[in-house]
Amino acid sequence: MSQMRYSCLMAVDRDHVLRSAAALLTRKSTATMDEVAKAAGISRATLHRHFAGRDALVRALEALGIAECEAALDAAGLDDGTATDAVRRLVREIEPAAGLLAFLYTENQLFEGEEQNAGWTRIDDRIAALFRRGQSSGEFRIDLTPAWLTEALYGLLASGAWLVQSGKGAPKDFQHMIVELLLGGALRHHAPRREEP
Amino acid sequence: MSQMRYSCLMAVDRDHVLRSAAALLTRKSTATMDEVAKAAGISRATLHRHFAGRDALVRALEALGIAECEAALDAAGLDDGTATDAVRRLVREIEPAAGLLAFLYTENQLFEGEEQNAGWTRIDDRIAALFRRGQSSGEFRIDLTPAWLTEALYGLLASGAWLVQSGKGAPKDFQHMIVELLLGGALRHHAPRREEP
DNA sequence: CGCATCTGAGACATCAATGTCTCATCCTGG
DNA sequence: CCAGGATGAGACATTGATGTCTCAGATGCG
Repeated sequence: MSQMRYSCLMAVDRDHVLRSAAALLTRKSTATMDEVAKAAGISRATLHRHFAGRDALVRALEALGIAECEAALDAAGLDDGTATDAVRRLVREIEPAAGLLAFLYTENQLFEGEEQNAGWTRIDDRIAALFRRGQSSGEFRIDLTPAWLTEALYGLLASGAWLVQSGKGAPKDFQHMIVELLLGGALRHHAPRREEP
Repeated sequence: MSQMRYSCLMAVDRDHVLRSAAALLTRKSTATMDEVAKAAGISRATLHRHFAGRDALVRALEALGIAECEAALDAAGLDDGTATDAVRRLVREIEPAAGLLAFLYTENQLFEGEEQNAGWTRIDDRIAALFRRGQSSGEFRIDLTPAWLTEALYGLLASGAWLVQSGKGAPKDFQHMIVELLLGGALRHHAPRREEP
């Protein structure tokens, strides 16, 4: 009874704490538990009541990032229309999570261990499948592997988030920057493509 | 006299320690001073005789990364020939330093403070100038800013280093992967470029 | 109001990494 | 051979973050 109400309230607060932590750690990845607590407007004691420790907090953020990522993948409808358009939709849907993903991307702790969260593998596979579909349909070039295109997308998302974060780029350009570079590259299409000896 | 011999020997050893540390921290960025010392084949005491502390070590690695980067920029001859070819040469020259750069790129400690090493600004400016030259010559599209192309290059270098590191990509493909994606993008050039509403 | 629960503040112990120091040993040039 | 500098091993104190605990006050609800 009161137990149920308890868990409900906790869930709400927990989500708020999680998002505050994500916002802070995105800017300052070395922030201390004190700072995380202050950023969420709670005390360190309460923070520990939600997350057993820093490790648990990071793991929870990882789960949040995976969930948002998979939600973006679902919302983008990767199997619909051309792969090109699907990539555009994917980047647009994933943009709100880009900052969090950039943080997780640099949190090597998550990947140094033996087993990493299976969620990343699922996401990798879905994105790689999208690029593979584009290659099969003839839209994408085949000399760049799906694994590389996937990894490159992560890198560009992180770079884009960082550029916006630092004020050297406008948030409104985020999708355009990433999609255009990823799909079209820096060259103008009529430009001569000279090989180097 | 013996002071001179001293500093000479130290310089050699120091460089060896620095490169060992770079190799280790590239793989495990949270490595402890003990591990760094063991990786270099020296004791922790000797490590401290070379670098006052972890912070000094990271700063030295930063200086090394900047030096290697600027050396690559020099070797690439960014002002010669087409900007396209200059980018190819740049990526080729910078490849050996990519792992170290990826480590420094995620070492937020270096950028969170007030003043960051002016070397990065110099490097940013030189690379951005290259992209700007390519835009002026008509080689590169102008809707992607030089600042973004520069940041994207860093991101792709880090992604490429990570892909090779994890064994999901071959070292021999490094230059090709990065240059082709950065310049040409994922689309085949004759593919239709549809806009999304 | 009275009870239960949650919270904030802070004290406290713990723990890992770090920085410092000493001393025995090794090596090398003279 | 021998003296001086460099090294390795380890003891030791320090430090900063972390995890745990207590207790008083706030909040909410019947």
